[in-house]
Amino acid sequence: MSPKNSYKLTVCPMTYVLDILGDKWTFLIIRDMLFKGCCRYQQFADSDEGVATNILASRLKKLVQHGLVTQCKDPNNGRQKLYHLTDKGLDLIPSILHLVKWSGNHDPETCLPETIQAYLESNFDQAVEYVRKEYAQMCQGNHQAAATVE
Amino acid sequence: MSPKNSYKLTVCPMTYVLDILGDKWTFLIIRDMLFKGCCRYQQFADSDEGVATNILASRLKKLVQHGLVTQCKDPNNGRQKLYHLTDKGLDLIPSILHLVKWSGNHDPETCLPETIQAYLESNFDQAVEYVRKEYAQMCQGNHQAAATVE
DNA sequence: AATATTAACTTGCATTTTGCAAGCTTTAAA
DNA sequence: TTTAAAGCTTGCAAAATGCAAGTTAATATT
Repeated sequence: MSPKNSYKLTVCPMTYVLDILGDKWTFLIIRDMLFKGCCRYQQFADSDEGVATNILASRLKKLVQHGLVTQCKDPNNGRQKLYHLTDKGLDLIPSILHLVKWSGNHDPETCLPETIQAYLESNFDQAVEYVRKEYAQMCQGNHQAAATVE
Repeated sequence: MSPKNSYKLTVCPMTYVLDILGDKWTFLIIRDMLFKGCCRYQQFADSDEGVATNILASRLKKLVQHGLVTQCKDPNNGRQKLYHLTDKGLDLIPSILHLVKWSGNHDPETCLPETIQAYLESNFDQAVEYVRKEYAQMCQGNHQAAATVE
């Protein structure tokens, strides 16, 4: 296709993503899942930024409704629930890593280590794959104990 | 560096970007600049999504304060102002194109043409460069008439 | 030179969303 | 059988948003 067409992106393509992610907290929830391994309500609630519990509940609900996140019972502990990213949610990794990279480049007080910055700069696609795989392993871990018990 | 470290991204790197972009309208303003060539207040105000004028004013101000956008007088028309993306703002192109791509992949009612979707899928970096160059040309155009007149 | 018009905001006010604290419900441990 | 933990829900004050109307400064018109 001619590159000319690639410039004809207009209105629609962003309204969908912004209806879902167009606020601070939704993004932070997904980041906490990916990078901090959060998968329980209380873990999100204890996050550094301090989400209000009602906002947290409504955002998790929205993410589940839109298919970015699934909710299931923790097989190890019936009074806990586990939240995990679906493939749809995982497909946001590149966007999020680019935003992290941008912050690293432009935030005068960034706390992103230079090694990671350099890694994102030179091996972006590899970083995406790495995060994806680490997350998959982590999710397995969340269910493994139960399997061992049975 | 070891990939292990790349997983240690924690809290900070996203709070900066989300403090600036953590709302629907800011993103849409930048998108309108990049893809629809908007550079005047009224053009943003007339945008399909319908920003309230006070919100628009506050968001443009914020973008200028954070250095993503510059404001200058239109050399052709002294009662108009021109808003343009800085390098810092342009560095968001990859993030935005990934979000567009995500929308194209996951919005059941997407209006993103398949050709563009495919282009983003196979030539992402090229698409980023293309958008960047088109934008630079367009900005030149905004000032050119004045140069011709003088 | 005086008046009208255009573009970019600003302001006031009603509505909506957020944030905080407290309470409720279900599950499991003691 | 009571106690506690985890995941929410509810009520209310504070902040952000959206809409309509007004203000200001730079042209264009008469």
